[in-house]
Amino acid sequence: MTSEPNLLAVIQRQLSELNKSESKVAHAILNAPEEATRLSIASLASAAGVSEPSVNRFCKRFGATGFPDFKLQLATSLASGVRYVSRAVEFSDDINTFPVKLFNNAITALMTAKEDLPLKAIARAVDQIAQARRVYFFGLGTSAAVARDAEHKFFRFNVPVFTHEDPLMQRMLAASAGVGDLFFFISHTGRTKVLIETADIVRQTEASIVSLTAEGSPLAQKSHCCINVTVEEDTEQYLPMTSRLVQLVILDVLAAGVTLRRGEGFTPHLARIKDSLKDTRFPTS
Amino acid sequence: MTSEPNLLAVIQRQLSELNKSESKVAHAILNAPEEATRLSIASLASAAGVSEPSVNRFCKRFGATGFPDFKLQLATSLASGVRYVSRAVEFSDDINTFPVKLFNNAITALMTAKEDLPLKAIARAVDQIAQARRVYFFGLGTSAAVARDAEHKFFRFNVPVFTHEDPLMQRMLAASAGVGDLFFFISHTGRTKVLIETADIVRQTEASIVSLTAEGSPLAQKSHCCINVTVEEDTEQYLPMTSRLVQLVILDVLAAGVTLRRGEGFTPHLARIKDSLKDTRFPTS
DNA sequence: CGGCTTTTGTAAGAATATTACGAATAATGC
DNA sequence: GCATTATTCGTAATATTCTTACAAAAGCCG
Repeated sequence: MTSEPNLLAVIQRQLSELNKSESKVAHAILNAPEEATRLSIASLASAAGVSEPSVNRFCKRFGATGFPDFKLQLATSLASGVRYVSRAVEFSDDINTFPVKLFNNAITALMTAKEDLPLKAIARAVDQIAQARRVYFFGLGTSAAVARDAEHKFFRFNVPVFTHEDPLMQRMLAASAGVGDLFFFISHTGRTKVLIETADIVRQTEASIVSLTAEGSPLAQKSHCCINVTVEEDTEQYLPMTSRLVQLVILDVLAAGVTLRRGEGFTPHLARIKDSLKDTRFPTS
Repeated sequence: MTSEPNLLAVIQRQLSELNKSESKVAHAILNAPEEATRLSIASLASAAGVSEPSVNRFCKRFGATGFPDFKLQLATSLASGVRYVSRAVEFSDDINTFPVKLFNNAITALMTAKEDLPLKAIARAVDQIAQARRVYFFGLGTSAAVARDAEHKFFRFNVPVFTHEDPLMQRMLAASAGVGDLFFFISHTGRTKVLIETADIVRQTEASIVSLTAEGSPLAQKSHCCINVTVEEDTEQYLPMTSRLVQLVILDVLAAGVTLRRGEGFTPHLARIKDSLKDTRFPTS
């Protein structure tokens, strides 16, 4: 499965290097991609104003074995949700375009992350969490919200979980750590100074560090176990959006892992927690 | 574009109602879906141990106009990333299966939401946020983390933003609201009593209510503008996972909307905020 | 067991895609 | 500016793939 990012983008990019009839075909396809997947070679040829073999040659030029194969690839790359060649939101966008773009970005980020999950690290992290006496989730900025989310998930496992957004609190807790304590750091960049300083403090104790951050970053280097999330995101220009989504799903994965670890006997406990919320809600009509 | 969720799932579901040769074809396809998209009708027929017309009839039974059309649909639904028929994590799952399942669930949730975005409500919400004098993001439980995330996003727009997880604080702030205040409620169910009571309090003031919640829920009914997120999720049995992802992306959409609204002249302001963080990080090597 | 319906395969036919080849066009050299 | 060559393109034949019509087989009920 050669994961050519997006056939349409490839065509778009090579547009200038195509000869006359090939470029006619290219335009016909770019104008109505989804329709092209349904057309026969004859229909597409006439729509583009060229002959059938020209269409066939076009397909082969782009790596397909023939027209049917090309249609298949086209359909696949359309379905991947990454329809739009340009991913970034621009000021010319309107309500009909930018929401879809953002959703597509989020979807591709998750799909990319899915392809390359650090399963070993995840398994190890599940181990550590399942055995920990206490777990601290620390993040700053956007990652603080992720940490908060993690807290809401993990407290259900009978493990005392703590979150603090205040760096000073984080430091003090780090300093008073001991055996069985687990510090779970969340950071997109892995370069936030105060967070790394806190990690340094933890390293002087018997506690262990798991982090969800960028590969090879200073924070990653200080961790006993690091779950790498490599989401390429233009953080310089835009706000981090997709990376935190990936982080959240990874935390879901960890939570599920701990649940599985606890075994089926644990479900009643989870059910009890659920039930405790029942009276806080209006019943469904 | 009839968004049939997933062809494989449909086949799986109808498996028991198929006759002998149809079920042979079904199994052949379910065993090797991606290969089936590349096979000719003759190859698939022999792989399944049936005749070509049987395969053809099978295709028509599932809504395709013929075999090529079927292959197209199959390719499309495979590309959507939702390869696995069973969505729920089971106790028999191991590290190789459940992370992928969870990612797939997240991806489909976003894709489904994308298909049916309430653009009008989003546009209205952007209007309201852009004009508001103050914005309060209120949520409880998991949604509190989402609210926190929203706070981190929206403060950049020079609009005073507030989040509080404490229901009592939420009530008091609601009571002291006035013209130009905007209360943004986030709730998966839309049925949380304390949150709805707070909404009631807001309604007695001049402030307005925007909510991100389930369609038709009590909370939705009390809102001036409601962004419906219909994520079908078994909240009774599992923790809400996918719904909050959709909520987060919707908030990204709103943030992007406000940015576009502010116009290009606003980018320097955003850049300044970015820059302010520079010294908190270790430089990239 | 015999008539009925349903299911399935055979074989012919239609549609579709591919290849080979030659004509047209453009490019290069003199 | 003309001849030569290379590239591009379309026609037509061929091969492949799909669909349909029909009949045989299998299952069902009296």
